[in-house]
Amino acid sequence: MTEQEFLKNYNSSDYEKPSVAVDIALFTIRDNQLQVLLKKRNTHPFVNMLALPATFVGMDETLDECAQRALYQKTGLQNIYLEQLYTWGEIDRDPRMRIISVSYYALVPDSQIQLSESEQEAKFYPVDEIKTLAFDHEKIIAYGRERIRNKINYTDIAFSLVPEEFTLPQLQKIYEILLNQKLYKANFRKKIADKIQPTEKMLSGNKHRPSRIYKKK
Amino acid sequence: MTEQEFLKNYNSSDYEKPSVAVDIALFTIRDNQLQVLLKKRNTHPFVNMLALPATFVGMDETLDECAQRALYQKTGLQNIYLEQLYTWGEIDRDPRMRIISVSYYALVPDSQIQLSESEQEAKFYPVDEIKTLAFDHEKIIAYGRERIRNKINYTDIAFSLVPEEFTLPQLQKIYEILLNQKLYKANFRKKIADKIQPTEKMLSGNKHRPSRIYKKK
DNA sequence: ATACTAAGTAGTAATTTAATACTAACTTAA
DNA sequence: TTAAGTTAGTATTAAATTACTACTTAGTAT
Repeated sequence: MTEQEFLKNYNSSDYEKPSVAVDIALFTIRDNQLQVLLKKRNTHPFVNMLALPATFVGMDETLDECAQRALYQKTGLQNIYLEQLYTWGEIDRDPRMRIISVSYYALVPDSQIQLSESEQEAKFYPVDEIKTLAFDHEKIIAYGRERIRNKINYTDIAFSLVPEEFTLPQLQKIYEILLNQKLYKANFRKKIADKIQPTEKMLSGNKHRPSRIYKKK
Repeated sequence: MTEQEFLKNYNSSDYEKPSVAVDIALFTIRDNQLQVLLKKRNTHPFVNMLALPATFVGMDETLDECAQRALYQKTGLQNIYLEQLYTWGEIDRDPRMRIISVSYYALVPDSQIQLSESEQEAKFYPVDEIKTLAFDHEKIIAYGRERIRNKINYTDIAFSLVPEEFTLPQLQKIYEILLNQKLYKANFRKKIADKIQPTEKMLSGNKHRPSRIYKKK
């Protein structure tokens, strides 16, 4: 049998298949807290409960494309940090049917968020104050938070949570919130020194010495 | 509409679905090299090329269960370190049809490997010597290797690659191979001191001073 | 016995992290 | 207009970790 013949005879609908969905945990830091985007469900199952934005995977899109599409449709956001997290395959995680969920997490600076009218239902909630969510979405958020906490030490993902121009106290605060610990100012600055470049601008207006504004190198 | 009614009316076969498979990268360290289990394919597509062990996900098993089953069926191994790696969703990664692959990686001590007759076709190949593989399996292996390299620094996964009883030179060699760098003996020992416990046994037979045998604490 | 080899330990220099304290530059209120 | 309050930013030092060298130890081989 040649490869041609083989492929022609292959019938992919011979076996029952699970559905595949993408769930997205969009994180930001607002009011000095890690927050995540949630929306109240208006259909069964878990009607009226908060859930992560989600969508089914189309046959004509990759998983990354699907995640980007979902994020864009639900928030209007494009070109923000987006990374696959974990794939959840418990049999009864959705009471309708077998759904395998590929979860993603995304990071966006608070300043960049502009939810339009139609997206008003979706809101950010402080991760620490979240109680029960639909499906296994609490686990997804916890897993995402853990991933961020690990990756912040050996990648630049923290910069995805500040605007293009930022001060060092702002950046340090991001690290402190994600790591959940206080850092030493001088040491922090030494550590990130090679990743940033100063601008001529200063941020004043507070009742204390203004801080210099930096950009990512 | 109540939840009961909703679920009854819900028809999950309304939409076309991708297939979902699990691919497994089983790593070991043999001959001072990181090696991975591969098997020559005997069907289309990619016939006669080397590929990772894989299986389709059954409707009655979770992803983790599926991975465990695949591993057991292909190698007879049970109760070894197994962790989900990444889910691959390129549209044309399989020419037969849309297949989403949830990849796992597993770690086993070389000493524990006993491939039976029927599994003879599957063999370990040094990761550094692998050329072209079927599907996107090279990417999976590279991703797995990277995950291990990161996780070895903040978890105990290295112990999954040595037998229950091991010497410190053996353990250090595992770290050096995975990190691809030489480590300092004294420092290494300080670092892992709280994770190990000495036994009374020594490993001799080499033409030099014998080394003490340790266990994981 | 002596040489050879890797195991294991000691010690020290260099670097990083922990901690404290200071000076600088703004706002506010006396 | 001056002093107090506040945070920005720098300096300094102690403690801990990592980098590196060198030694002692306990086997095997000749």
